[in-house]
Amino acid sequence: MPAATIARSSPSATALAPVEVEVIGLFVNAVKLLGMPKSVGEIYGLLFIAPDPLPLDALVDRLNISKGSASQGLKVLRAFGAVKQVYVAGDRRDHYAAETELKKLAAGFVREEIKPRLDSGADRLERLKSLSVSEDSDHGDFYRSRVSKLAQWHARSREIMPLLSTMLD
Amino acid sequence: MPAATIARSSPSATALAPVEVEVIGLFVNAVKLLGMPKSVGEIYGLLFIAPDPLPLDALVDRLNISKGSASQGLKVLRAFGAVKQVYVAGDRRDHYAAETELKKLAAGFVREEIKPRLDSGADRLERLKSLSVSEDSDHGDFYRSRVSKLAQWHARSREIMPLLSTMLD
DNA sequence: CGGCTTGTTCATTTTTTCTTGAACAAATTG
DNA sequence: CAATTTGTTCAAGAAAAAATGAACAAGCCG
Repeated sequence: MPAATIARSSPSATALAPVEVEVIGLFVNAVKLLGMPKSVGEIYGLLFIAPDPLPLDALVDRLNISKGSASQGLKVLRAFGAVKQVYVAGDRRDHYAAETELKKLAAGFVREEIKPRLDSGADRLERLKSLSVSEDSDHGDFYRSRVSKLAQWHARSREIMPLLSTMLD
Repeated sequence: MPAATIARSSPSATALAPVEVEVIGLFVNAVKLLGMPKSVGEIYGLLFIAPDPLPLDALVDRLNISKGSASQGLKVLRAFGAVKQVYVAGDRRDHYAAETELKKLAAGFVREEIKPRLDSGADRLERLKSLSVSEDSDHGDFYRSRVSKLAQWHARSREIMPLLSTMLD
């Protein structure tokens, strides 16, 4: 083991500038509201404020996160379409730039997070309908009214998604 | 250690009916998407499908959750206006019923979760603007363009909130 | 008042989620 | 093709979030 055991932000990393820190903090916050891990916010934040596309190493170095986190974070961001893969001549590494069209980001979120939930909700609703039609207890009618309310909500939610996209133009 | 260590759903509790289980499951799901604890979904779910207002004990018994969880869960739901306190004659206990107007639920969520975040985002944006105007590095112009994009996003988000309420009528 | 019921709070424990780091695969280069 | 670089995966550890349960407050009833 070498004499100096403490290795704060890795040797060659440039510390984050105040503007960067602030932007990253903002995205960490936002991303938490959306139920995603901090690291995803950090990565997107740094890319957002970076004038040029960055390779994975840069994220690891500058954010002080593990290669694993960076890789997984980018995976998520790619799935959302929140990040563009940019070719950089003479460099074997993948470089990433933030997608900054709000509409695209929202669409990605809807596609990856909301849509699947609504779909599984639809399944559940079907099951509920079956259960409730054959419910002949005292509360049968009440149950059916509740289930129909759920169906209403579900339909309304589906309607709203496309409207959101429209509004974000 | 006593002979029988396993004590499933407390003695006097009526087991959940299939319809109840299904509805609760649905809300647990929904509530997780909104970043809230499972217990909140369970409580709301049970209240939603309950023909009559329920007291805290009923939640504890039927959902098999602790009194603490039930109390805290109700606290959250009250804050959101997702639950109505109902007076029941001759019963000292507070009884709760689910608020089922989608619009009110959405309004509560916006008020409690989204609005505060947007407000704190506004503060952060102010700080960012200060930082970026006095940024005279090579990237000064780029930074400023990014910050102005953030301001755009922020403004747009604020605009959308009221529209959401309108749509949920 | 004194005991009982109802509900809240909060330190602790449990569970869940995130991060790490090391092993691996794949591609590239000399 | 061996060595190196780049990136992914996943088991294990760390951190964060949620649930528990016991202590406590506040009201009520006899």
